[in-house]
Amino acid sequence: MSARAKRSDETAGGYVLEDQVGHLLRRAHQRATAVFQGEIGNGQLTPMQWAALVKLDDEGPLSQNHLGRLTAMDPATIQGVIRRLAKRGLIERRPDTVDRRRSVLTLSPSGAALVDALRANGHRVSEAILAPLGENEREHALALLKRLG
Amino acid sequence: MSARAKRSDETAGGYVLEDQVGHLLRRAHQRATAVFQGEIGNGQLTPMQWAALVKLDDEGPLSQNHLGRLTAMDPATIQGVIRRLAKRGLIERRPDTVDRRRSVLTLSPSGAALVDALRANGHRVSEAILAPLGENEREHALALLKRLG
DNA sequence: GATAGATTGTAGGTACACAAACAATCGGCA
DNA sequence: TGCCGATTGTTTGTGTACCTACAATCTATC
Repeated sequence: MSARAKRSDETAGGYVLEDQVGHLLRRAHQRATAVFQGEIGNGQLTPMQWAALVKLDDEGPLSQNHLGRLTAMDPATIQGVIRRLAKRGLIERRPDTVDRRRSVLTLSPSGAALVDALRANGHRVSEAILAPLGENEREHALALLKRLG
Repeated sequence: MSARAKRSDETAGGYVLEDQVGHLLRRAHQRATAVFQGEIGNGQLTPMQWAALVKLDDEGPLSQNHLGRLTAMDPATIQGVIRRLAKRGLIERRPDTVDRRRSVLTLSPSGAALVDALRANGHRVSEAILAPLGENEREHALALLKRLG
């Protein structure tokens, strides 16, 4: 079937970009990060940086790769995130006394203070992202997304 | 409230990273692109490159920014996608005779052939991404995602 | 027609995201 | 004890993704 033929019957069972899950997920994710930028501390943090800081606050000291697994970032990605956070003094790295491959990550005092100050904003971000949905639909949407992830 | 206090009551209305829409959208999107890599032509194309090629096939010749809007990429992003596709000979660029700011994009013969050959794979990718959901849930999930995007 | 405002494409900079390859180190098992 | 496989963290390379700024060009209005 030629490209030109396809243009005429694309509505009849064809492959329409706007109806593909991948495309919809990408657009929803785009909007989610845009909302985040606007709501969390005036763009001081990216979503990934926020995720790393929150997890470190919740779980306590962790190795870099371990933190990466908890936040769904691969080793190469978490490395850059941590490097930038450490350069800004929000995270501290200490060599692990037991396992000399690892360095242990902890929040610095200013990092911990920042997480405390912005937790509430985190809730507001999630609400703003879900704003297009009604109360009942939100739980359902979260449940479906968990199964897609 | 201190970081340490939060760790104890995080289950009671706290901010849990794994339950935030943004995080779930990111993870679902990650999985979607991973499925795409595996199913579409052995990693010859990225999801964005595929989106650009399909749209160009469906809509016919378009300017770069226009194609970007149809595929939800900003001008700086679509620029790089087009540059790489043109370098591989899948897309051709001709100056617009009417508006000298624009260049008109078209699929090359090999680009059109590639789209034709991979359309069916596109359907398979979407099905694989939606595989964790039952038949009834898929339509619902797509509808919810459209409203979140 | 001149000119202010919008649009098109490009460029530089920062930040994910992942594959592949690597050195250092650890752990289990012969 | 000695070694093999796994893990930790880094680097390089490619590809999004968006911001800002910019020159060229179009359009609307005066």
